[in-house]
Formats: sequence, C-alpha cells, structure tokens
Amino acid sequence: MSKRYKSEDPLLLAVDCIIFGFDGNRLKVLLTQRAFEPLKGQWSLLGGFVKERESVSQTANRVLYELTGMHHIYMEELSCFSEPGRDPGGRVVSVAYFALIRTGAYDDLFVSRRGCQWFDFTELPELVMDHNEMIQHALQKLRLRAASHPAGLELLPEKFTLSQLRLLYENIYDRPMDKRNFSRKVLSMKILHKLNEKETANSRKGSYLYVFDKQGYRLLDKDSFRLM
Amino acid sequence: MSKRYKSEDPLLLAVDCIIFGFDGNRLKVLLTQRAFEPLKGQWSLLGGFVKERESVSQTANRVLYELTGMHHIYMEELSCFSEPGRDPGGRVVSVAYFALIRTGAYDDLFVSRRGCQWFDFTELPELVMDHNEMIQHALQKLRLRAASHPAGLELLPEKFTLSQLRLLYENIYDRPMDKRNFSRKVLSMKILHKLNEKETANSRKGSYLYVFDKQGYRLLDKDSFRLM
DNA sequence: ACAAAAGTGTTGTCTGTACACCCATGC
DNA sequence: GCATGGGTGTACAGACAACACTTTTGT
Repeated sequence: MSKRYKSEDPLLLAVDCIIFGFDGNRLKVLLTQRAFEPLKGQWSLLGGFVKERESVSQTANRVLYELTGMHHIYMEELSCFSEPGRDPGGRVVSVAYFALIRTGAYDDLFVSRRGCQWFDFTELPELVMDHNEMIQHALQKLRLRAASHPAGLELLPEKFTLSQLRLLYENIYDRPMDKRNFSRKVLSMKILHKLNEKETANSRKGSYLYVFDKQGYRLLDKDSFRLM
Repeated sequence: MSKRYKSEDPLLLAVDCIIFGFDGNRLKVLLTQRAFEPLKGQWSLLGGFVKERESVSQTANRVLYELTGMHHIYMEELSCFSEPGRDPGGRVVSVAYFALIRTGAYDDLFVSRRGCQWFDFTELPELVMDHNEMIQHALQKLRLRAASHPAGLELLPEKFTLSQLRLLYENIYDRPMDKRNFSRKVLSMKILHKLNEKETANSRKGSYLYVFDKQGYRLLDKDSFRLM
C-alpha cells in the first residue's frame, strides 16, 4: 500500500451518500438498512469503502451506480467525518457526499432492493453512527447550492411547472415563497424554456410546463446568479 | 486497525494546510520545502498524516501547532484529494484545510524553521503533487467565506484601520473597491469599535484604529450578512 | 506650499418584497 | 355556477454603485 511512509497509521476510507429526491410534494432522503455487521439491519446512509485504485468521487459514483443503475448523477463532496471510534467496526474515516436525483422512474427500483426507502427529511429515523449529523450538513449545503444554482433542475423531472419548482424551493428552505415574486425571478434569469404543453394533473386550468434551457444557462453570469 | 472490515483496502490519510496570511499589503501563502523523501526539498504545503487516535481536524490543528506554536487558529476543511497515484510515496488521500493567521508576531518564527516562506499568492512556485490545485480551491473558499463573514478579522492584527481591511478585501477579490462604499457597509454592520487611537505609519494625517466588536457580531443577523 | 492619505454625502438605479384579482377548466 | 389552482402588475423601501472635494500634517 505505502512504499515510503512505513511508520504511518493506515485506516479505511469510506463514502456515505446523502441522496436527496423530490416526489413532487416533499423533499426526501434515501436510506437503507445496513446489510452487514456491525449494526446490521439499522437505518443508514448508502455507502461503500474506497478501493485501492479509486478516487473518492469514483467511489461515490460506484456506490450510486450499484444502487440505481444511473450514471451522471449530480454529486458534491460535503466533508470528512473522522472521530476515532465513530465506527464500531474499526478505524474508518468517512467522506460524506450529497447527491440529487430525479425520483419517479427509479423509485420502484430503489425500494425493491436491500430495504431502501425514501424518508421525508423532517421525519428521519435514528441512523447509525454520525449519519444524522451528515444529513444536517447536507441540508445546509443543499441550501447553499440551491441559492446559487438552479438546483431544482437536478431534482425535478425534465418537464416541470413553476409551481413544482417553487414547491421544491419551499421545501428546501422550509418557508413559504410568494409565487409572483418567485416566477418573476426565475423567469428573469432566462434559464427556462416555456413549452406549449400543459400539466393538468394538479389543476383544472392546467399549468405550463418548462424545460431547462442549457443555452441560456451557459450565457448566464454565474457570479451574479442569486436565486435566494 | 480494523476489527471487522478485513477485506477492505487500507490507505494513509493526510492533511495539507493552505495557510493564508496578510502582511498589511499583500495576501500571502505559507509554503515549506519538503523535509523527507519522496520529493524532498521541493516546495509544498504544510501537512502531516492522520494518526490512529486522531480526527482529521485534530491533525490539522497539530500540524499548525507544531509549526507555529499557536492554538485556536481559524481553520476550515476544504475537500479531499484522492486520485490514485497522486503521491509517489504510496496510496495517500489528503484532506486540504485552509487556515487564516495573523502574520507579524510569528513571521520570523516560521521563516526560521524548515525553510518555510511566505509567498505572494499571485507568484507561487511549482508545488509538489496537486498542491497548486489545492491553493486555487482554497482561494475560492476564502472568497466565499469573506463574503459572508468578517474574514479580515482573522487575518489582521487586533487593531487595524479601515484602509487595511479594505486593502485585504481588494486582495482577496482581486479588484479595487470604493473606499466610501466599503466603509459605509462595514460600519453599518456594527461589528467594529472605533478607538481613540490613530495609526500614523502610513499617512501624515493618521487614520483611526478599530477593533472587532464581538458583542456586535453576536447580535448580527448572520443570514443577512453579506459583505460582498 | 505641497504631497499623501484620510474622511465624508448625495443621487440615481436596481432589487426585493408585499400585496389582490381575474382566468380557465372540470365537476 | 362554483371550486381549484394558474397566472399576472404595481408601488414602496432598502441596497448598491458611482462619483469629488476638503482635512490633516510631515516635509
């Protein structure tokens, strides 16, 4: 493992993923029941160990791929959790990652495997080790990101209504937002493209669907982007 | 090391510190010449390995204490650098930390030890491994932090003038700032206390010294704090 | 008297926020 | 015809950016 640094202390490095999803109504977190000892059967984030020939982000991608079959999931490193003794199974430092995925198409797939389940993030169970703390950090980071990026677009389906987007932001920030002001602000950024299609599932009148405008996003001045 | 996870791959975990300082004129980074093989003698960030019974932040604090004799240095985790092969000495994942310290009193101490030296952050030498990249990340993070915290106060001496504070921010953001607007904004936050003392080193007229007002800072609404 | 940095106010523009009514449709 | 969510505009307040002259004092 180490050619030179023979007198140093080796340890195991793991990745734990806080996976956020949005079911159109509430912000959710995907949890699993640990499949191995110690703490087998308890609720836990999804994770895995970093292998010899793998970067930490590759580990995170692998863990998510093994679970969801999806590549190219949006992911971001949060921070290390490294208290000695945090893992009863040994000296393990864990790097927390947060990930944003579109639910819906994949929902069944998840739930059918390994006891995975979506939890409303206001009603989380007790998790193993420091995983509850990781989720709190992740929520802070999600708020930061959503303020300066159109984070909704990673959580929503390809076509979505402004109400859905607003509802998502209300969930993330846990406060109501004025729909007129919200629409005006989002639309003024010119990163959405209005379709000639309406979503009629939630209202009699029907509301217009939008898609993310990648071109408009590229032209946007990222530094002055501030949605919240 | 590991009681349970016997089939996983162990590795070494290290911490590298990006140490920012401000000499009253330019923003600086502290570098050292590596004292051991491999890459001995080349310019490098200050770092150390995480020990068996140590959290990552404890390692960062230890590294800084061994070098500076200072405790309670402001520090923040940046991110992991984990490409396999990044360190020719073995499989080492490094956690980058950035730290803000007051130069001046400690300057001589640093420089006299182990070939440490302050570098203007616009004139950095070629560093070992991915350390140049770490510094670029650190600068981004410093800008983020300075926008939402009075970051100057960790880099400046206890008593300072508004010109010094503004000069620091101009360095961090690499752009000129209007002194009237800057003063008004900083003073409106009520986190500075004006002294009846003047600093006359830099001007004939002399400029008032200020100290950080901890009380005012506690009362401040942190969410609406936005200096940049 | 002059050079060098300190200190100080006003104005116009922009951004954010609060707020209420009509519209289209399915039942 | 009525209930439901969708869509739209205005007005006020606060924040921000641009801008220039006077003060102090060491030489």
